[in-house]
Amino acid sequence: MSSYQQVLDRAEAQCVENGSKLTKKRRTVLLGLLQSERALSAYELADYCRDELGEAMPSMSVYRILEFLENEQLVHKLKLANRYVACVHITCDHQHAVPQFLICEKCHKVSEVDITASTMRSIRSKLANSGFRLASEQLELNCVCNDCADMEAAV
Amino acid sequence: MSSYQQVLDRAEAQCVENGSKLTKKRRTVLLGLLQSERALSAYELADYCRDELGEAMPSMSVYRILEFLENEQLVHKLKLANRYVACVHITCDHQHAVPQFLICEKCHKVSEVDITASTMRSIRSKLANSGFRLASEQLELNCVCNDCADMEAAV
DNA sequence: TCAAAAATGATATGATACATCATTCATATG
DNA sequence: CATATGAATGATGTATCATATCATTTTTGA
Repeated sequence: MSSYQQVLDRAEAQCVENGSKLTKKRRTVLLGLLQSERALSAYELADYCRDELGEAMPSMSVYRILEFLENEQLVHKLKLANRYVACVHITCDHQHAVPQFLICEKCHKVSEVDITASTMRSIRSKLANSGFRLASEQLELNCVCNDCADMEAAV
Repeated sequence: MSSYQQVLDRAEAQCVENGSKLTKKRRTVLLGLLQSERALSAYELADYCRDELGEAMPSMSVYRILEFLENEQLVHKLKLANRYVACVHITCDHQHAVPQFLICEKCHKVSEVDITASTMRSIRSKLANSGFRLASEQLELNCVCNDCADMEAAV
């Protein structure tokens, strides 16, 4: 497991390749999302950057930066939770596979796994004559993590 | 295809069975959702009821009524779109299967299909040792309908 | 050096959602 | 029938996610 700084350096290199720039603010936002290890809303992320990383910035900037990072495929937007997560594949060399997100609806913990070919096949076959096509390959599953499920049970 | 009135009567009977009541307001909200044939936000639905059905009501009531209808399984909430749809199975006798929603992210048209056993199997196998469990069986897929896709292409 | 473009800041507002308290309506029981 | 009780609805306020728009700063290239 490489340090966050290494991850950021790698992300920066990737941006340069694409002809874009990972500015200081953008680095901060990405670092916040990496460190938090959760799906955060833009406002939560702004708070995190201010409180934990000592760099305040308006929420509007956070939204803009998240959009940038999404285009660079460094961040994923989870529509199911209205939150954002750092892509776990930033450090990988290989082209990343279709992501499938397991999202805890209680605490917003997220696990990003690769979708299996068999799952995609099943889904595609259902879509074939439906009049719909997938807007994105990204699959989001409404889950509860074991911790939250246990907490629930304890009450 | 039965008329909406028949669907509402059937829904009412179902409520009575469950010891609850489908009041006039609740009927109106459900009718609005049925007639619109789209996924509507609570506010859009309030507007629809006022403009098309001549029965105004505060958005707060719409939210409460939607929650009621959801509990009665007459309505589904789509977290992916922050919208609500009438359940297509209201008129069926058989217990309804696990629903899979195809949601157009442009126009919010929705198709409710049954999930295949093979799809559920694939998904469950991925979840097995993930530390997550499904919060609901309901699967939501981020789609674009052919109409919107064609419109896009035309531009 | 300075104009153009890119990035960020500041402000306002829209949209979804819900908490809370007030009021009205339905219903059962004396 | 009267009325007390609980269910349903109305009214108001606010939290949260998101974006539009214009101003300012920073970077970059001619």
